Amino acid sequence: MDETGNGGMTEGGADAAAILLDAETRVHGDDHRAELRLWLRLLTLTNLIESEIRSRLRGEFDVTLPRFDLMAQLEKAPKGLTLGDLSRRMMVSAGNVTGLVERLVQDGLVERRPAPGDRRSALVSLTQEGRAGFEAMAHAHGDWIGDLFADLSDADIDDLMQLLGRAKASARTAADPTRTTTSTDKEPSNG
Amino acid sequence: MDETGNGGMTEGGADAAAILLDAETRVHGDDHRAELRLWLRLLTLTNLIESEIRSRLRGEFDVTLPRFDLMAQLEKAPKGLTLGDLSRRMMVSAGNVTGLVERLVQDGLVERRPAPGDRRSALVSLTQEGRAGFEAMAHAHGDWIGDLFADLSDADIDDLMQLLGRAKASARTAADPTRTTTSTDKEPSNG
DNA sequence: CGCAGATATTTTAAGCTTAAAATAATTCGG
DNA sequence: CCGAATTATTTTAAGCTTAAAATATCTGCG
Repeated sequence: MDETGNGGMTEGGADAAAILLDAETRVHGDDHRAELRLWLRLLTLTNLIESEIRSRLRGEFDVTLPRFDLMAQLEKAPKGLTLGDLSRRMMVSAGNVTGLVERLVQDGLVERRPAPGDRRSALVSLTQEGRAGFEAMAHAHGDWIGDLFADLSDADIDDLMQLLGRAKASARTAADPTRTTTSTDKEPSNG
Repeated sequence: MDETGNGGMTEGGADAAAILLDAETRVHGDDHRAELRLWLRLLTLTNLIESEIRSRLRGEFDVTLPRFDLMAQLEKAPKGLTLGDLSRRMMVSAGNVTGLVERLVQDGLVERRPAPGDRRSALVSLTQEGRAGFEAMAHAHGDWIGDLFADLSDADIDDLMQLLGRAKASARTAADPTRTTTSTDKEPSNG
């Protein structure tokens, strides 16, 4: 649980010298400097873009990012979704969805009705106004993202997709050891 | 994701038909598909890591990410920082810092005292307990980040740093047109 | 049928976050 | 020295977020 982080694993049959060297580098040098810098940069970039998007959505459409995300889910499902569906697709808690839908209903952008056949559930869908509004927002949103990445070449984008995919796989493995290697790599709603 | 995923790219060189097709796809298809997918992937990865870190900080140290970030800033400035310093370095609002410091003081991890020479300001610094606690957290945090990126090669990390740097420059330009190209690229606190 | 366990949703308590308004203190030009 | 502008911080109002507890309903098994 402490220090070297290596639970005294001696397996692998290497000779004594190699083991000592390994122990030495761990003690003095394995502070994951490169990985920390990478994480910092990743976080900075994401925060930069996300707050720009938030700010523009607020300024030009008077809407928050979570509401935009929720509407994006509904737009893809014309027949409506239950709160549970939304919770799963947006990867947020159920209670969170309850509140978001509540406020969107008040704004007239979304409607709720009892789900046929299950009195516990409600089906949520975009209203006419919500659909029209989302249309405009989605268009602008696409443009903004295009602008924000405008200085990247097509090759840069491809490379990034590749490397981020690799990073995602690495993180998923580390975050949830029970996952079976290559499941269908879902991405959440977005912003 | 979905479908072909290829936004009608006509790469390769070409005859009139290809050019027309390209124009056609632009008119009807320039919806920044590739950039949107990149953004989605970036966001997914960041959220995945961030929520993993939050969860571990909460589970193992009973501390939130913002509090950890604030303490990290203080750790780097043994003489203490004003609330304004913290707000700038963490890139969050002043009101936000007021509340975070308040709660950290209650927990005994941080202390406030009037700033000498300016009665408007307060200096914030880590308590003994706060410093010791942060030490342990920072160590674990480094290990976690190392684990999460464990499957990336050194080359992958270098490439990512490079490409993310480029993306950051692009986003900054688009987000704030007044910026003069290459200023000192600050990264915020982190988690 | 009737109930135990699973599901769908809401409620609650706590904390994070921001923008904007309100306070308080400092600085600077006259 | 004085008052206007600036700077540091707090307060307020609103919304997002989660985990955990509480409700309500459904499903399947005996």
